[in-house]
Amino acid sequence: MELSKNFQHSGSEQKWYEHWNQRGYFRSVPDGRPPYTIVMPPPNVTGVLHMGHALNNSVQDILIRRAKMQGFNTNWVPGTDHASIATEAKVVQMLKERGIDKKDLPRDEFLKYAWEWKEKYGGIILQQLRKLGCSLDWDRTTFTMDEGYYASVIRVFVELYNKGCIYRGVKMINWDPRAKTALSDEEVIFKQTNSKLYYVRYRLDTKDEEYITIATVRPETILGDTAVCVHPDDARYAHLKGAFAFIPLINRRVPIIFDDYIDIEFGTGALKVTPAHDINDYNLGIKHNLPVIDTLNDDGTMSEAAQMYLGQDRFAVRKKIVEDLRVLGQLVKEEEYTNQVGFSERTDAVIEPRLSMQWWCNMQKMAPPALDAVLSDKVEFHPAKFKNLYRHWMENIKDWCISRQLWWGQRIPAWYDKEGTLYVAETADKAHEQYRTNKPTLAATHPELRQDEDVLDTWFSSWLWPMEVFDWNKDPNNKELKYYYPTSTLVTAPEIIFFWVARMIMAGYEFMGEKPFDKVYFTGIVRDKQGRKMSKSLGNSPDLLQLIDDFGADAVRFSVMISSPAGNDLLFDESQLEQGRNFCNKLWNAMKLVKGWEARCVDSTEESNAIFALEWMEQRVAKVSVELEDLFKDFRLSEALKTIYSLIWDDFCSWYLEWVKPAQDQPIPRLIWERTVSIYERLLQLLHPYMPFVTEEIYHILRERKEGADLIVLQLPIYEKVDAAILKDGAMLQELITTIRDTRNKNQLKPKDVIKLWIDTENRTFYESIRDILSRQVNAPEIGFTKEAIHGAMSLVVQTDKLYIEAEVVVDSGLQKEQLQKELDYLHGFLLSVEKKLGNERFVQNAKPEVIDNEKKKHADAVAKMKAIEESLSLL
RNA sequence: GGAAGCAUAGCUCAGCUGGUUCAGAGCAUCUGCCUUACAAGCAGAGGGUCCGCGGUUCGAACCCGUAUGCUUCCACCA
Repeated sequence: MELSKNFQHSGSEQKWYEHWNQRGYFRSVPDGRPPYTIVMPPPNVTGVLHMGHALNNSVQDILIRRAKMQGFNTNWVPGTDHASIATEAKVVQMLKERGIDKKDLPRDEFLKYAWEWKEKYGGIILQQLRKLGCSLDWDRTTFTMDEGYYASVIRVFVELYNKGCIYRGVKMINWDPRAKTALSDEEVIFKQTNSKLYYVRYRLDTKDEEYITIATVRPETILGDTAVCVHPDDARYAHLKGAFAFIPLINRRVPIIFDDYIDIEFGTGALKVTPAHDINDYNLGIKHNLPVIDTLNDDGTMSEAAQMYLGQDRFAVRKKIVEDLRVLGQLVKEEEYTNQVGFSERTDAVIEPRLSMQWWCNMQKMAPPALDAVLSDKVEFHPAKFKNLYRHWMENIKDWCISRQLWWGQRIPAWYDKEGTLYVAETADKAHEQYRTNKPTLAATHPELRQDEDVLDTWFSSWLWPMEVFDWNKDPNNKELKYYYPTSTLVTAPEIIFFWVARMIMAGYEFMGEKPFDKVYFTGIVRDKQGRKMSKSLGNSPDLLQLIDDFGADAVRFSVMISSPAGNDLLFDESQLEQGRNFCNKLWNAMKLVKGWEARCVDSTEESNAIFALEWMEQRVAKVSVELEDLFKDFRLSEALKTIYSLIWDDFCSWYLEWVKPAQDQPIPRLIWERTVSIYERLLQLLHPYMPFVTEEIYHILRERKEGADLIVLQLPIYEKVDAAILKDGAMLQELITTIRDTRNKNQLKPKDVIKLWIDTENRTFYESIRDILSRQVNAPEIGFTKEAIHGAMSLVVQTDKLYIEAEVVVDSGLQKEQLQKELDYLHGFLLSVEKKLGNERFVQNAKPEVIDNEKKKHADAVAKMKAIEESLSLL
């Protein structure tokens, strides 16, 4: 078989993905094995794959693939979220491009278009996840508006309503004038904004012409003012008790009220009160019994109640009103001012606080068990620092505004009769039934009920995700739900800890009586090289599919994983992609080397140093395998990858393969070859969760495999003990090689220049076991043992052994001397510090015995080594 | 305004229970190599006041306090 120069990812990826899928490795059905379950955070149905998804899903795939190798029945459930606002916005946009205005469409027709849109574009992101190699159980793909899912959301609504948690009420809400809907507090993003603070004087209703000046950043709301408020202790305004002021332009007469809510220091100490458009003003309004004048339409233009600027946008009006006030001489001044302004998370429109009738969900009863679960680690948070955040939110939980003035979503199952009486039921029929029982006479003459127009917040469906993907609604005791729930690990971004994570935990306890997952792993935020968050508007988010094409999915996965320490942000840099691609090539070339030896295998029982190399490498694998256990337990996936990377590149390729490599055209004992391949398979297995394609490809080239013998399902062995002695010997060998090579370099010996090596050691057996390796690695065909110093040779000391290098070059004894002296000086200082420590009575009394033993050993080692160096030095 | 986190090599970061297995990795830099798997590579090397100050301790990158700088979350005084 002709093997290409480098690993070719493009053909390999599709081939293996299809193979795995066809073999059913992604499919899970309950059986006798323990389950390992992850429900994928469903991306928006409008979404396309970006770096955040790549990180998030790589992590999940790694956990799933590793669990599969550990004997778990793994189940990773894919799906998409209907994303009510985002999707509706896209559909509205699409209709607009076709010349259709949503206003002109009846609801059902709009929904027809929306479903069309969903069918056409909704699966894109799931297709893209296949390219990344995600081992998802596609048969389980769920959409939050699937029929069954829809029904479960409705059922939950009705249940909570009947428990008294859900109610309808008029409150101040966050209004998105672009999407024309209410939003929950979580959907509002406050950004620091450069605004202007306008000082406007209002004429007082007094005999003499007197004014009171207020300060505002939203002068357009003046038209909705129903009072001016000052602090009761403010001497400047004490004389205004019982006074009135006139709203500029419209001359509405409003009272001056007094309340200690006012900050005397701010502005002029006088506040205009607009109960319809500010939460604090609203509260003042309630306290002081002020009228509420809503001056805005739902699209952010001025309403009739404003009396002026009808139908004009609030920001246009802001400019105009400032001009008009200036003309009237009522604008005192304006100054630059930075404040926090709320924006809609989805549409980026500036939010208007607005008084509105909405549906609310009271969370008071659901919060305590969910809070306790996290604080007591029944649900583990990784990293744990997010527990604080969660706790703070849970302890101050507010009622959740769950209604949205949209069409795309689960429609609120509430019906009204002619008199406005409310019937909440899972179906229209059931609502009618209630109606007829409740009001038989009215029902006889006016049988129709009108359904509430609103739909539910998207998150009111997502919070059921871990239960409903296993058909909770159909049968809460079904086999699948019992087997897979609670799920094992949730992998998600900290940004949605409140939106989603907290609510899933609450829903889990409320409806299942059980947590939805054992562990939550929060990934970091993906940033660019400059540390900026990746975003569409900045255009700094690379095209992931292009990257996969260019570098390969394995390289992309490598690059996002190598730089994302647990819970920290990920700085994405193209150089990491190159590193990942190079790693694939390294693996590929190592395979070519090993594969090339196959034809040179001979059955030989001859003992060689290769045995040492083998045993050392096998123990390195064992040691790292044990380390990986701990790293995975703590979700230190980045560190685990680095560990595997180094095991393969450094230990296996740079050391081991060079140690066992047969001389040119020489045979290799079959035993060595077989065990080398086995080691390589083990390495591929450790790496496979991170880089599934290249590892599976190489696994199949290394050896002929039986049907179904695929790396993806190869079970990990359990290593119980590690032979520390051979690891120590291996490290010694490495140190010998490096030190000798360094000496060669410093003495301008070319790689081809042959040396003769003399060794003065107490441990000759060790050297016998590595002699051939050492000989080849430092190009010393002759190695001899000595108890005498070799004159005219380069002299060096490794551990406590003295080495002499004879070569055909003029030895620079000055350099030798200098180097040995430097080492001696260092050891001298070191020895002093150790002696000082050991001579310190309090140290000897307080330190742990093993620490003291260690110090004593260091002392002895240093003394021995110094002796060796001094001897060598004395010869120069 | 409240809270949390971070500060270690030129860059990005590891460093778990305080103890020369503690000052490390990758990238970048320098030197030498077209060595028969790999120049997308190999063999070496240099590089740090562990942010400043104080404290605890026999001993501090690590624990405590404090100053500075940065980041994030929550709140929203117009």
